[in-house]
Amino acid sequence: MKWSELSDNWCPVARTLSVVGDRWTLLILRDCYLGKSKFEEFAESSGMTRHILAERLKRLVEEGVLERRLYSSAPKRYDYVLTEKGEELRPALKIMKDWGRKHMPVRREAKA
Amino acid sequence: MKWSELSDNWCPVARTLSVVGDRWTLLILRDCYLGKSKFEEFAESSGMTRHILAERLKRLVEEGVLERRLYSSAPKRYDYVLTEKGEELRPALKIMKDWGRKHMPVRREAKA
DNA sequence: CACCTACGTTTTGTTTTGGAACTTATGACA
DNA sequence: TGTCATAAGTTCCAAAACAAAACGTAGGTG
Repeated sequence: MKWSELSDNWCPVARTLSVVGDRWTLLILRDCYLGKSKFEEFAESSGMTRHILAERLKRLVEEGVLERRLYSSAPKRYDYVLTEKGEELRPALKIMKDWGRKHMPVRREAKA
Repeated sequence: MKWSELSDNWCPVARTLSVVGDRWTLLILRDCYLGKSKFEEFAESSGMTRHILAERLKRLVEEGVLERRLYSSAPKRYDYVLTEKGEELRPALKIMKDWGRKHMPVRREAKA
């Protein structure tokens, strides 16, 4: 089964995962909850490649989780802000944060 | 950045995602919360390939989220059950379930 | 003019995944 | 005894996704 087919699965968890079910997408959401909104901020913070970041942002906008917003008209610059739909996933990330703190101690030197 | 490097990230969300941050892993957990425990059950329910399933189960056991349990000694058969650590992610899946129900309606014909 | 900022896109090579067949060990049936 | 069924994996190869780094674009700055 392919990722794209998950969006019509009978299971609501699977359908959710068809949008946010990969590590990079969830890291973008984490950054949003931390107040970040710009392409360069996401790129630097998460360590993902610009290629993947652009694709994930596009997908999140298509799915209505983020909104692409013009924040400067000359030069034209866009950033990404959470929609209400996107906000409603915040509690899931909160649980992952608490779980990580409790169960996933840092083993080696932390980087960025 | 690679997936493996995520396990030592400063951010607890990232560390959590280094274990459960892909769609198949989370679908395995979903199945566990639904009471499934056997390889064939996971394979059929989630639609993932046996190849990927085997790898993800191994990883979840290594990380202490699942426990590999001998449930038949002749022939030797193993299944997978949630540890307390694994149980503690259940609320995150619950949120994803509710989110999927609310925001991700089934568009085409559902398949198994 | 030359350089900087910021949001991407393109390119190239490596890694991961998907799909299907195969393996191993045992029990059940005839 | 031989053949089939069961269940948990493993192996193989082609296709898709990914990482890394350079390039593009449009306008601001010195």
